[in-house]
Amino acid sequence: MSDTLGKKTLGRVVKRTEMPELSKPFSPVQLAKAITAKRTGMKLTLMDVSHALAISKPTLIKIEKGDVTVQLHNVLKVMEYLGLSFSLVSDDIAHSNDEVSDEQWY
Amino acid sequence: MSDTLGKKTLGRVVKRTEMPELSKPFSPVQLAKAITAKRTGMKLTLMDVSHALAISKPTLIKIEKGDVTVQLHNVLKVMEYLGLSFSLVSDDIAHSNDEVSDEQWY
DNA sequence: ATATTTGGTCAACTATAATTTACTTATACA
DNA sequence: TGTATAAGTAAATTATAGTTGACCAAATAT
Repeated sequence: MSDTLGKKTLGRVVKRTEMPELSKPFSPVQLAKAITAKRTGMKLTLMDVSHALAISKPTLIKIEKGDVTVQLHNVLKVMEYLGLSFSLVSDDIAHSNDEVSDEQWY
Repeated sequence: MSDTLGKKTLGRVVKRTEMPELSKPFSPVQLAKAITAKRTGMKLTLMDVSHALAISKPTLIKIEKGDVTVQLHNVLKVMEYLGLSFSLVSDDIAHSNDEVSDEQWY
C-alpha cells in the first residue's frame, strides 16, 4: 500500500495516502487518488467534506474510488475545495478513429 | 465572435470555433469551448459524435455549453474521442477555507 | 431562392445518480 | 481490552440527468 500512518496535529488522525504522480497521463483513478491524498493531507475526514459541500458520504466515496458515474459538478466542487484543479491537454496528433486508450475506465 | 468560416475538405463544412487558451486557469466554460473547437476542427457534427459515442444530442449540447450537471463519464468519453485530456494541478499553497473562486460556475 | 444540414430548445418519459439511514469493518487511542 | 472515530457498504426512496421525438432557426449547400 502507499498509505502511511497519520500524524496527529489537532487531536485528530486520518490515514495518509500519497499523492500520485501528476505528470502521468490522466485517469479517473489518478484523480481519485489525488483527491484522497489532498483530503487526508489536509487532515479532513469524509464527513468534513460532506458537511462543507453538502455532498453525501457515499457519493464522496464513489469519487475517491475513481467511479466516473458521478456528476462533474460534484467532482469539481470537491476539487476546488481541496485546492485541486484541471488543466486541459490537447493531443494535436492525428486522431485515428478506432484507436482506444489502454486504460479501460469506461 | 471567435468563430471563423469553415473550410471545405470532404464535401462538408462546419462552423469553426477557436481553441481557447489552454494555459489559463481551468473553468467548465473553457473546457466546453475546447471541446467545441476540437470537434469542429475535426469537421465532426454533433450527430457524428452522438452516434459514435451513443450520447444524445441534448447531452452533448449541455457539455459544449459548459453545463456541469452532466456525468463525468460522458465528458471523459467525448474528450477521449476528440483527443483532449486533463492533467491534474495541485495548488500547494495554503487553503483558506472561506476563499471562493471568482468563476461562479456552481 | 429553395432545399438540406446543423445547432439548439422543449416536453414527456426512462434511467440512474444521490440521499438517507443503518449497519459493518477497520484504525487509533485510553 | 473496550471505546471512539473513520471508512466503507447496502437497501429504499428521492431527485435529476439522459433519452426520444418533435420542432425551430441559422447556416450551408444546390
